[in-house]
Amino acid sequence: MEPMTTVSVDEPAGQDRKAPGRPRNAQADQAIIQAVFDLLSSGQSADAVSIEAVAARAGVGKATIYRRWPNKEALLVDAVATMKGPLPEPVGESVRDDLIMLISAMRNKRMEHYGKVTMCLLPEIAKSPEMRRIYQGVIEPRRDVMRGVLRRGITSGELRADLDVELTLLMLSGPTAMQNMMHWNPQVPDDNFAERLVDAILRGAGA
Amino acid sequence: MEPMTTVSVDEPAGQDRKAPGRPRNAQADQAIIQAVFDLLSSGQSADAVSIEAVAARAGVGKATIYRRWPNKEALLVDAVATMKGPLPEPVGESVRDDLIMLISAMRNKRMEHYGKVTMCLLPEIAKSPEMRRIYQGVIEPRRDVMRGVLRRGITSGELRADLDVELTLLMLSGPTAMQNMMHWNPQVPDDNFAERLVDAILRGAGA
DNA sequence: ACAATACGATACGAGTCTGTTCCGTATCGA
DNA sequence: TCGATACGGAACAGACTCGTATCGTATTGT
Repeated sequence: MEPMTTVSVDEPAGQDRKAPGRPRNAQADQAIIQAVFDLLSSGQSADAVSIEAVAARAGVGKATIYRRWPNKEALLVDAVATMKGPLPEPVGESVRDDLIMLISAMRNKRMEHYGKVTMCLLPEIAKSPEMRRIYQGVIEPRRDVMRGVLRRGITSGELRADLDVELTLLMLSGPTAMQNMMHWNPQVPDDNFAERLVDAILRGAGA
Repeated sequence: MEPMTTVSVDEPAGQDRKAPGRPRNAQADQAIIQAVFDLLSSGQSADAVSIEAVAARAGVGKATIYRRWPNKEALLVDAVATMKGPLPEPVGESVRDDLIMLISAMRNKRMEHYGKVTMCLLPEIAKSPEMRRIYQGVIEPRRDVMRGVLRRGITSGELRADLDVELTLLMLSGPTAMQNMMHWNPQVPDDNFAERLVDAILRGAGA
């Protein structure tokens, strides 16, 4: 907030910071974040994930965590932010293939793990505006990619001209998210899920 | 762990139980359950809902709660069980109308309140098998009703003969649940949601 | 009147969690 | 070698929660 009156040692672009003393163990950062994911995906609610448990799971001391994050919320926020992987890029040949690829990208091994994590984080997301902002930052770019595919399909004539793009986005991501997070309908098999969902949406249920 | 000498909660057919002493305040039971819902829907995770907070919110003493439920989990289980309202019954004239009615039934004022509650309960449902069993008991009968409507539509010819019923159930309830719980896609308006979703599924997105 | 029970309020013990502080040790630059 | 910092481990105070117990009071049947 207020500027430092003492000699501020704001790090310049140069990475070769003075850094006297022992440098931090970069491995510890990864281990701590990974421990958060492990605990969350093993059925603990976000509230139930204690710093002590994270430290024990990561094999570090509590002080090592508090040296990096000021409190538990900051740690959780950072963990959510790292869920953001590389953006998938549609090929652009066929709308059907692009949609199948995008849905599949939500269901690879990494995301399968994140599904349970996300479910346990939902109360946090509902409660903390900061957390909601971070989470939106993960979701919205991906939704934008899919939105572009649908718009392109409309102009190319592959999709109905009067298609409701936003509703279709919901029809694609909603069932996918519910299955990822909680196997909402256990009767729907995982095999070829993306292909079957996209085809069902494209063709419709009417006779 | 002495046996309860007091009146068991579920009264047998004979209502005029002996009941010496002051009778229980039936209003308190409702107030306690309602307090649980209020706290859950105001962004508290299930773990964060403390008995003391429930007592304060309901305007009762802690002892009044522990006189009715043995522990916190039993209270939450009972709260989830009371989310089960009357089963909606399809009219049976048109599949489209029945589906719209069923989706709308998930989105009335009571369910809108329950959406946030359910989201905050998801970690509990994921963790506790008992809670999951109760929750399934609420969901499954409703899914069965919708399943019946779809099957009838196939035999009547209103729906494609090769329709994947389970996938279609997921396509109906998945987007609805995501919108109810967290307004997953804020761009999709609430007005006529059920009608627009059902029509989109029936007609399909293809040109 | 009297026993029996429920009520709201409060206090309590046992346990857990957060966030801080110290320890002895390990690892860096100078 | 020396100062500075990080490390894992442990202890700690303060706060919170659960579940029980105990107040004084209110409300019932007998």
